[in-house]
Amino acid sequence: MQPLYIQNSLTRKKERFTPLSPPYVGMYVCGPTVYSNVHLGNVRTFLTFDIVYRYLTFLGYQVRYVRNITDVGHLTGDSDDGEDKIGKKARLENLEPMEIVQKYTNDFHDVMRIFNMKSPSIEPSATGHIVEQIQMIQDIIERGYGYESNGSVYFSVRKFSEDFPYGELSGRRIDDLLSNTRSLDGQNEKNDPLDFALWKKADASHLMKWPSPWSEGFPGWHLECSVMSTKYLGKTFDIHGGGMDLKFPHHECEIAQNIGAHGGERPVNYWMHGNMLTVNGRKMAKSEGNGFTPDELVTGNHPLLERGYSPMTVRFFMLQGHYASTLDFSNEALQAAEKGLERLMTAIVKLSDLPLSVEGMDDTQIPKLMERCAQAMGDDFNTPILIGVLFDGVKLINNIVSGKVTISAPQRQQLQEGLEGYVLDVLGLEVENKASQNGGDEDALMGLLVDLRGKAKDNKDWATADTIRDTLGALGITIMDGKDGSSWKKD
RNA sequence: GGUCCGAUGGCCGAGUGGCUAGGCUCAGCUCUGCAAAAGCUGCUACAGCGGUUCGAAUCCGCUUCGGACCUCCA
Repeated sequence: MQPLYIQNSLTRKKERFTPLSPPYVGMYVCGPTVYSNVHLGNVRTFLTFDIVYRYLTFLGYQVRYVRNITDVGHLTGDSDDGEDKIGKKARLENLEPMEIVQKYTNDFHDVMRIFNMKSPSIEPSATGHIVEQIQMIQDIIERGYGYESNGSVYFSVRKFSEDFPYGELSGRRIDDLLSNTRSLDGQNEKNDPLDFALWKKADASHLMKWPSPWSEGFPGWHLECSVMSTKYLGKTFDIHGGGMDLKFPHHECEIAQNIGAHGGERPVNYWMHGNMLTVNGRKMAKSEGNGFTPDELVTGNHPLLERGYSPMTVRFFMLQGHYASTLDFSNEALQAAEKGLERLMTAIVKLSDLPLSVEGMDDTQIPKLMERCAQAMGDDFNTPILIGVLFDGVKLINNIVSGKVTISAPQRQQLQEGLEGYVLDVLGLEVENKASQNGGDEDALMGLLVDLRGKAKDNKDWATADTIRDTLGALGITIMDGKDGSSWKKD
């Protein structure tokens, strides 16, 4: 199997990927909190792990991909005395919390679909795992790392850090955290400012609450991921992904909870973090007010957008940057990506009817190209490099079309399977608006027009030929004249 | 204030101690009835200052600017 190297956030090193029990791979990715529409920044993170999932599958691994839906427990302001985001939204919109959850879950799925993201193997929700969460809290308490306080349960970071390292993932040292925290006396139920909630007692106005041994309440935000990853992937699994902004405190707390409940085993072998999408150099975030939804993106209906862009353009744009780097959004960059994608996909479409010759090219050429593709992806999913190599493939295809290079039948099959594998399967790019929706009729009509224009051209009747071309152009159909007649495409 | 990361040509964005990234843009050329497409060629790079080295955009230090997370304040 192709070697794969992954930049591990935990060790801060690029490591050879070795699954716990090949060919199976377990991967957990933190999903959305469904209290509002996802924005483009969220899409980037899910795209990153869509690529990871696709490539692992491409390599032949059998991947169980778990991506949760957070439908309770994520508090506003991320502080422990905040309000539940979904409960708050439900009150504002005068809906049942579960209506909110359903509405934005549907929206999320729609978005994933238009961006051609693969569905996860399991998509569990936090509210579907309340029983397991209560159980895990009990395990943590039994091991001495959790305590009850006024109906709520907290995780004792200080106690935990006496037995296990805390802060490894985020590079935070507990002494620094402590010395930087001014202790607030009284007020707080927590023994220590660093402690985080495992279970919160709900007050009377709280909409989402469940019975528990401690109080009627709801689970803390960090708990669900620990519980669901353990349930579906085991106490130790291969890959855990999420956005960079979840590294601390969310993922750090997750590790502590897992170890706190199950003992000293590290729960995750490879941690991966996707970087942020920025706008004018700043993180795209709801709180910044600089986010826009995929719908606004497609329609262009947003102050930041000069016009609309197709989902595949955006997908390609994002893949031209490495997932671990910040990526800056701009109209210019989107427009450049649009053209680049067009050139790439046009070449891919041409693959199946490349003119063959007996001779063909040097037999090592195509395998070399494919090898470079594999190298790129094997090096921490380097999609920008892969795309660079794919454009060499585009050049090759165009050279074959123009007759500068020849290709034999077996070579064509090799090239087609290879390139389509990377473009369609690994990168998940699909041809947009290409296939005529009304099938044969349109092809036949266009064939007629192209023929008529060809006749006019033969007669040097340029006026007629140009009228046909210009009229079709106005309808969004481009006529392209080649050496052996004309072809057409829809914009 | 703490921790960490980044600064690449008109735009976006890779990358390695010495060997073309790539896409888009722009200019010229080839092809073409013209155009488009395609091909070829060219174009302004590695924030600044030091240091290590035969050689650094790539390693080290400092400076400036920017970002993320946390904290604090409000």
